[in-house]
Amino acid sequence: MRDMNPQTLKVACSNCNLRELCMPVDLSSEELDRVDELVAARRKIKRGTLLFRNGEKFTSLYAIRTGFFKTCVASEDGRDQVTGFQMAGEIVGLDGIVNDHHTCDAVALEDAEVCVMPFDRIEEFSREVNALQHHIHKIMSREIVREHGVMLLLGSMRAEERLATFLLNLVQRLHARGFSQSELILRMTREEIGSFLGLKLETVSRTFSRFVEDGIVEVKQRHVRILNTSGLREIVNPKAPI
Amino acid sequence: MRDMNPQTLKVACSNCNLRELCMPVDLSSEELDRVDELVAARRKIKRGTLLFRNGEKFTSLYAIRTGFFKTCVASEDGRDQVTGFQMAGEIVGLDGIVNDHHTCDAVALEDAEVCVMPFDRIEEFSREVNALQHHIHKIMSREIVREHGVMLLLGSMRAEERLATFLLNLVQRLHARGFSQSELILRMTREEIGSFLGLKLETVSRTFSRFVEDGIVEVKQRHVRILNTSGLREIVNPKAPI
DNA sequence: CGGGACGTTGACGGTCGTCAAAATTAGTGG
DNA sequence: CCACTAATTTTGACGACCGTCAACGTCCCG
Repeated sequence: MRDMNPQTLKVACSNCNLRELCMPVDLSSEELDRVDELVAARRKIKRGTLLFRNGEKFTSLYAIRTGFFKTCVASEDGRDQVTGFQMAGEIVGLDGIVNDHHTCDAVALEDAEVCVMPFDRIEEFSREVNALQHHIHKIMSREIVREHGVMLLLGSMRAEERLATFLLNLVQRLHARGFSQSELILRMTREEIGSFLGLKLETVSRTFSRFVEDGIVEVKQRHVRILNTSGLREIVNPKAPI
Repeated sequence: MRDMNPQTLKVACSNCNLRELCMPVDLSSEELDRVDELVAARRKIKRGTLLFRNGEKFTSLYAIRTGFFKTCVASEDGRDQVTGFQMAGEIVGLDGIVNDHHTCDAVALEDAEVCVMPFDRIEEFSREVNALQHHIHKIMSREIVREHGVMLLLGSMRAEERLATFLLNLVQRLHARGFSQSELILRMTREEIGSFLGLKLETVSRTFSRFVEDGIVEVKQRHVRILNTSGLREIVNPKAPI
């Protein structure tokens, strides 16, 4: 029987409701015990503060328990680019492995809590638990594939398609976490959306307004209700049958 | 003493002049022997043909020995986006890990040869050779960081900056392989460059012409000579001191 | 209640896409 | 090896989309 002390219970993956999002499934109970030891600590991040920053020494990956993050890279002349938004169950920090230093900032867009998983421990346990090893590979591959999608968006889509794609992606990920399929609260500003989508904030705002005119969404500040999902899908992919 | 038969010599990483590009350094000779077994086969790819295609079952990673590839993803409505160009010593196929199927095409832009490394074998050996394990993690992390750079380019740069960045990146990678710092042959069409950079082929062509007018490069079809590297750098990063 | 951050909207201009035609090159088959 | 066709590249004219600049409105928090 595993430790049922409520204090330690709190930090166990085995009892975490996000487990199927960040951990491999089909672990034996011995493997689960091992995986529980991956998390060295929990860390709370206040809204607006950094989980890690560009240039910082890389030590750990972070599994998001609660809250919402953006990651962004900066060019030498000050421009910056949001490379992604991350929510509960997702892993951040993979950028740091290659050079032992982080190459982007991770900023909490709302108060957040993360599980700190020292990377040397991850590598150690990966050698023992095959499922964990493969899981780590999948997480990294998934990030590569996700970025391919962003490149497609940035390289070939117009403003409306970008924003529609963005909304559909957000709501789909939220739905996978038990939230509504049609309603969401944006945790980021128009400027941050624009930076991610390769648009200026005015264009994001105007495009939202156009969607509202067309009756596709309702927008009240950061609260968005999707009225016509297939309408959004058609914007993304005009040729496809509805 | 390792096998010196010329036939088997050919497929040994330990004797490959690209080893420091695709394999970890500082391996013991036993580890090197192990790593030699990673490569199940060599495969020749004719120019214009596919190493793997979107939807195909994922089995292996491929280390490029000779030749030049592009990888591209397609949206549902037929548009496609070049996600990268790969040359000798680089690894392709990482996209396939997450879903056991490839999600992009890898096309040879010139006759090529790759080392086929079955992924289950990579995972097996990674558990035994720590340096290999870490190396695989670094390769994937490097790809993630590279894509961050592409997102910055696509999200915030103008046509001249994109093309200048592209040329500097290409020539730098070629130089790391012993080629000239100032001369290169483009293996891809203007359209493929444009797809990668989020531009139309006419814009790529026009931007090349502008660089030529400004005396920054010489262009004769696919042969490019960089006359003024710091001029190119300044286009990318106008505020920096030369 | 007031100030600052955030969001919206309008007018205008620039960058790049679109369409078209011509030039150059590459590839193919006789 | 050459002729012929297809593919690629260049250049021009024009227009659309989105960026820029500006003003105003709204919300939130101290």
